[in-house]
Amino acid sequence: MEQTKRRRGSTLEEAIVEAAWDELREAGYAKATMNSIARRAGTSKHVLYRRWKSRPELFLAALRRFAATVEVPDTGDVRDDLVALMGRIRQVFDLLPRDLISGLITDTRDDPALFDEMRAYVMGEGVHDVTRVILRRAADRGQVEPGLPTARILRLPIDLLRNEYLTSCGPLAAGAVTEIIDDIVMPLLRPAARR
Amino acid sequence: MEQTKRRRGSTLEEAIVEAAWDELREAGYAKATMNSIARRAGTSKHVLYRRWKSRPELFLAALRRFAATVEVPDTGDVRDDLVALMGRIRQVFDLLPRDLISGLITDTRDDPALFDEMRAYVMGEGVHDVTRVILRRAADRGQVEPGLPTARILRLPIDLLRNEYLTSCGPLAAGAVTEIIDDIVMPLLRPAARR
DNA sequence: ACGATAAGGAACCGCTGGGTCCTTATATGT
DNA sequence: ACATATAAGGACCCAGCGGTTCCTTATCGT
Repeated sequence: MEQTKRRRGSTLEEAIVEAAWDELREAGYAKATMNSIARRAGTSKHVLYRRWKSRPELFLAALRRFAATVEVPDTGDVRDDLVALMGRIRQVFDLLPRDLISGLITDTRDDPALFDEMRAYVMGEGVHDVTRVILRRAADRGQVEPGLPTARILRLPIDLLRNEYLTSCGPLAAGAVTEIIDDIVMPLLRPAARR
Repeated sequence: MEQTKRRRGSTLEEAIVEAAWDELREAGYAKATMNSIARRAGTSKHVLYRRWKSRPELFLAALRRFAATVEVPDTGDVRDDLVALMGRIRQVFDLLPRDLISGLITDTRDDPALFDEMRAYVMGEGVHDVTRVILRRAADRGQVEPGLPTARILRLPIDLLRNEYLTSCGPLAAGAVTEIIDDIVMPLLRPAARR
């Protein structure tokens, strides 16, 4: 009854973002509503809309908060580095509700600024940097040709993995990561390799 | 006033599907509502729901009706065949509202049967057959190694093009198709080509 | 000519994202 | 210590959504 404790500011904000994330994980993107999030956070929609302009904006905040910081693998071999990186991203994707990515794409389409923000988290812009480091190291080792490959090839691993999540229904096939790396990415990294 | 003409059966059904398609093109996936489609078709939601269980189901019917039949290009060269095929698919994609694909993915997720049907149209299952013919011909010509590449490589062109539509905002970059073919697909088709 | 079928149309349901308004608890400046 | 600005809580409202129900009436097969 006497709920005399009233949270404010960043304390409240963090509680809301956490509630949004939990609701997202438990109910999925489609069913995580502003009402359900407010209820879970023990507050009201009013407070939510004071901080975020719209539903997808709140979800982006929740996603940003839990976006994994991917460290750079360093096994000594390009292929193994890439497999490790992709395996890590796979873990992150496995924590996301299956309709999160497509839902965010749909709901941020009409706001270019929001769409860009979405891309930064969902399209793995941070991951590109990691990939670059891996490839530079490989070039230093002489495993691949010196110089970075095209932007498209850099994006390729994560693009293909995300594609897998968007277009498949159940959990990811076991060999998906190694298939993508071994059958597609690796052959492109040694364009006319002498061996 | 005297709307004494009352359509029935397939006549009405085709009118509805066409209205759904028009509404989809003009308003986009998110804003094409059952109400607006019924209104445009000059009928009521009642009639829509008698034929299709849900909104995405109606959209799939509309998409099926207008799914382009892709003929097999035959230029005499693998690369040109693939560029022609992809260019054609690009044209089809350009006719679709930008949020159609992601919207359908989101809304069919919880019904595996529907999700599969969606994949057949959206993921270009018919296109895989065309790609297979192109590659078989190329093998016969000796342009690529005999035998079909892995399923993943077969899917690769259309997967990458669709990915482009899902993850970009404005119209597609001019060189997207040729980049995908020349930088990624083609190098994979001549695994250790003797030249 | 008639009876089954189904179209038209309206009302209804629970819910959504989004917004308003008022009361009351809290943090802060003095 | 107290006054005041700020913002949380919460109730309520809104138009519109997907989906459903019900009733009237036009059409088709026989």
